[in-house]
Amino acid sequence: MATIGDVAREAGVSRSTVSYALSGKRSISPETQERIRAAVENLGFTPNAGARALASQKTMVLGLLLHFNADEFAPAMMQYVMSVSSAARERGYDILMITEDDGAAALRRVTESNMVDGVVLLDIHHSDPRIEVMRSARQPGALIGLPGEPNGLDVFDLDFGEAARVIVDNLYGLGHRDIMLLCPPKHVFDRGAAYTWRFRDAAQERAARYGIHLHTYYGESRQPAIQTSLEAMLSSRPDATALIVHNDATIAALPAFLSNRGMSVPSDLSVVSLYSKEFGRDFSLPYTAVETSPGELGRMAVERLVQRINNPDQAGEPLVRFVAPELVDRGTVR
Amino acid sequence: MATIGDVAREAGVSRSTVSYALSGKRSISPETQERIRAAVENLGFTPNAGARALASQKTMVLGLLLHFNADEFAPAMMQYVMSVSSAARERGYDILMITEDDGAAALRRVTESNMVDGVVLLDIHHSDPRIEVMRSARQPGALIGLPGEPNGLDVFDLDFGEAARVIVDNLYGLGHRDIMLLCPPKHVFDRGAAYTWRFRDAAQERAARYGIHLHTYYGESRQPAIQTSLEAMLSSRPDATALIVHNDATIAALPAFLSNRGMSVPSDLSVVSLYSKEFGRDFSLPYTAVETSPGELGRMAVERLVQRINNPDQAGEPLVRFVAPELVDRGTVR
DNA sequence: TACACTGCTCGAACCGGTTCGACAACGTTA
DNA sequence: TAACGTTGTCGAACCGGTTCGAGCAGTGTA
Repeated sequence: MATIGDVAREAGVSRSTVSYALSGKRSISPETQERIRAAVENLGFTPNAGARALASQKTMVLGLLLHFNADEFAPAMMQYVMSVSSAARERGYDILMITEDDGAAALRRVTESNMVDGVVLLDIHHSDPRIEVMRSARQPGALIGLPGEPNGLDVFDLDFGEAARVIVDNLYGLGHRDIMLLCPPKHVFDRGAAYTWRFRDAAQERAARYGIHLHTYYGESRQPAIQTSLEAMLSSRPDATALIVHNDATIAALPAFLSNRGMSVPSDLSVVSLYSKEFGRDFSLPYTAVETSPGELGRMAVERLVQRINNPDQAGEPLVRFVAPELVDRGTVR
Repeated sequence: MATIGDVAREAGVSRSTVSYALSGKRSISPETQERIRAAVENLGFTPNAGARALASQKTMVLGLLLHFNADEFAPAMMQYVMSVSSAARERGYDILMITEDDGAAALRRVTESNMVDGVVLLDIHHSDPRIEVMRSARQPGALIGLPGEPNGLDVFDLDFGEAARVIVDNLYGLGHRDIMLLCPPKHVFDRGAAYTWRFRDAAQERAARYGIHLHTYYGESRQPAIQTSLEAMLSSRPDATALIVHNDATIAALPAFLSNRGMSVPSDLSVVSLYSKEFGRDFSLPYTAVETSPGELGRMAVERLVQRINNPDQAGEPLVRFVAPELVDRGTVR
């Protein structure tokens, strides 16, 4: 494998000259530049990433931390992975994907060993042990998901409270007064996934203000329990005219379920949910839904991270930025 | 940040002694070991990954190359990502996930810069430009998917030919003589995804041998075209008694489609497909199907890779290993 | 008593880059 | 003509580990 020393010899210059020619950090005469370029080409020189990281303290790698918990719905998670990955590459960064169960320990490992220049954290919990690790790390971190206490980190998330209000307002305006709300499984709440609380609480608060009957249920994350829980819910509320689904695994299974049950949307029941257009496409979902914007969130997080990496000082105050929920009307509410 | 020099000073020994104590490559007295252990703990020492990679020529990182082409069905791809990722971690490796469009260039970049110790390649095409790059790389590579010419690399794949035979045999045995086969989109064939050929050709060959009418169709990868193409197919073959679906996006959409059309499985139509149990769970798929075993394939690829990394010489001949197709009966064929 | 051997430790070299300070050569300006 | 600034290049130090060869002390053997 060719090293920078080989290039230097071939071009008849010193190693530092080669380095400067390649980085452009000092001016090099056109003739020398050309000789170096030729030597690089000749020898097929590619700088050694480890050596470069060691010397420059930059790895050009971003960490991406996520769980594939049994109760995370992997296809939904995937949207974020894809968007973070491509946003990073556009800015010259590679992605180190970390999926260990013990996220805090893994985060400590990759930050302390200097494997990454920054980290994107997915699937944030209310009191997420990874936050404290990230805060005391050398590298900047960006959270996709709002925790209880951001603790100096940049946060990007959908405004779940506003999403709930948009949905409830919409249903109320159309005359619905008896509504079912299907949330994520109870243990996802208990685990501290704060977006679940924010959505539910805002929906309940809004419904209460309007005097709407809002019946809250907690769904499941796996078949066949999904099916069973849907059965139970629908049977218990024959008078409800609308269903709000905030549950990826359930919404994915809903079309087949309703169809088997002989129910039509929206004639028998109005349905509204939250999911990204990519998710909706993969699962052929026809429902009116709030767009969850994983693409935008991933891009924003990476952008901010790169900004902080390049300007550690003047990147400014930590940011909490919400994406405004946009209700995409697909005609399943009336 | 504490370096190995700081630890050495704190423990009153030389840097090399610390290194040997941590690696265990030479014997160190118990007392010294203890002093070093205490110093490491005290200072919170974690070895710098770049420095270690530079000195030891090992990064403890595996590359994972994949596309998120518009016509790849992301949730199916996800199964492989998850299994490779967890298999790697069990063996002490992190995953560098590379999703660039130009896979060959990206592969060259990460191997030549020595960012990884080995690479897993997903979504292999018949003449995949990445193979030549991988073959001439310093690092070992493992393919998940059989190309036209493995060229010295280890290959792991489902035996798609045998899968087709198992399915056709099964249908034939149950008396089916008029069968529809729904393949991936035509452009996936054209692009050179060899597993599509292997499955289709084996099915056709087998059907011909039995004198079965096998009607081959090419599906779509996106809604609403999926729906339209299904309509067209079913209308064109009212006499067919069975449907074989080798198309992730379509099988995901099939339950809702059939249900909307008022068709019951298996009373109106026998349905058999290929997908992993995780995929089936995510999409609530009820169909009898050949298990595609992404978990096993990922684990096998990583295992082999790690073996080659640790024993560059005596790892033996390149391997082509097929997972035997197992038909999981879910009662949708009769 | 001389010798070999074993167990433990050290210093130095090395991995392959980046970066700083110095300096020669040259053209400008006083 | 002396002083000065610019431009292009070099050598050396450094980043933080690993590894090789050598040495020293203590023990066992001839």
